[in-house]
Amino acid sequence: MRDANEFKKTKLDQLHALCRAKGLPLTVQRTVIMDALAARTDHPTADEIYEEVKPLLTGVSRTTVYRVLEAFVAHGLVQKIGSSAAKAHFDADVARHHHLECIRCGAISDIPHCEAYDIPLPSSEGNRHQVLDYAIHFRGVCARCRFAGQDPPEESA
Amino acid sequence: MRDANEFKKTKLDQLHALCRAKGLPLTVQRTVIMDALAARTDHPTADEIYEEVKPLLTGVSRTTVYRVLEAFVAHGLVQKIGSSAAKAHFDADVARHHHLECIRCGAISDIPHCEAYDIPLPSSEGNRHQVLDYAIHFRGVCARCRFAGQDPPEESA
DNA sequence: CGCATGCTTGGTACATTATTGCATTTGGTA
DNA sequence: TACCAAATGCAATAATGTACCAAGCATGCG
Repeated sequence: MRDANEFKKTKLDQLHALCRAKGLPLTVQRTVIMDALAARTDHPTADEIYEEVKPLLTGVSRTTVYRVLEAFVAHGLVQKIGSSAAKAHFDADVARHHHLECIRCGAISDIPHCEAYDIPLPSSEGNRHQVLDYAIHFRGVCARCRFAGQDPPEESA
Repeated sequence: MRDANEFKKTKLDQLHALCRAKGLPLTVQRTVIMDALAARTDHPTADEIYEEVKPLLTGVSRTTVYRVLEAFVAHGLVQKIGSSAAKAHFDADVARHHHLECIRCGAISDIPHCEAYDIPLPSSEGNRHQVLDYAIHFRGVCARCRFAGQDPPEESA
């Protein structure tokens, strides 16, 4: 289990370094939004982050949250995760790791790493697409939902 | 490579069987939408399907396309795929298989099956989440984009 | 074959999520 | 402190998805 405070500090440092390197202003908004995102182990949507930082950044606009998160993604500080619900989720952890999407509540949680998930990347040889990275998208029932109700029906292929 | 016509026929038969079994009306809309989706190897959004069936189903409403696709998903005839863009993509192939999302154009394409991608499903033992299935989400450059422009920069971990 | 029934459809309105344009403010630097 | 570039806030707009209800159609029965 990674240390939450250390991780957050690392991300804030990265943000700081990035702004320095590219001559971008290190605004309060960017700091607080990164802080909020890095503190979470779930993978919030832009609006969820907005709700979270609203009390901390009085008068912050939803647009800014969307824009800042997109900027983080563009600079590789944060990754955007797709889910079957039509919303973008954000993840401050850009290292290769895998996710579980709950079929009940739609929440996305991290799956602890396991060597069995290390698969070879398809090579770019030949004349096809080029693969750069991958993430495994598990589908199932999250711990919270599993113990909140009865077990789900067996998968019927 | 699966035979396109045969696959389409199978899906239409499945639709037919499902409606029979559940006493649901087999409407032209459902037939044409399934036909359109099963004919495609890419993974269109609801609106893309809507554009495609509009000429075939004069007067069809966007609502119906969304509703029918959701119904297919609910009955397990079709799966919904998430992408980092905030839109739902639909796939008539519900067997376990993997996808490539193009970082240039956002298109989602199938990745041919490979045994190396067969990973063990995390067991439900212990007191955690329960995993039912998985799909590998590859990230890279699709064949079309790769040969339309210069190669992408190397991944900087 | 024609009718009754229930589910589906079309259409509008609405909700949610995300993006754009522009005036103002702020962070960074000298 | 003052300047400048970039970010922010705000409002409007786009894109995507959902709810509601009257009208239509598929299915099954007489």
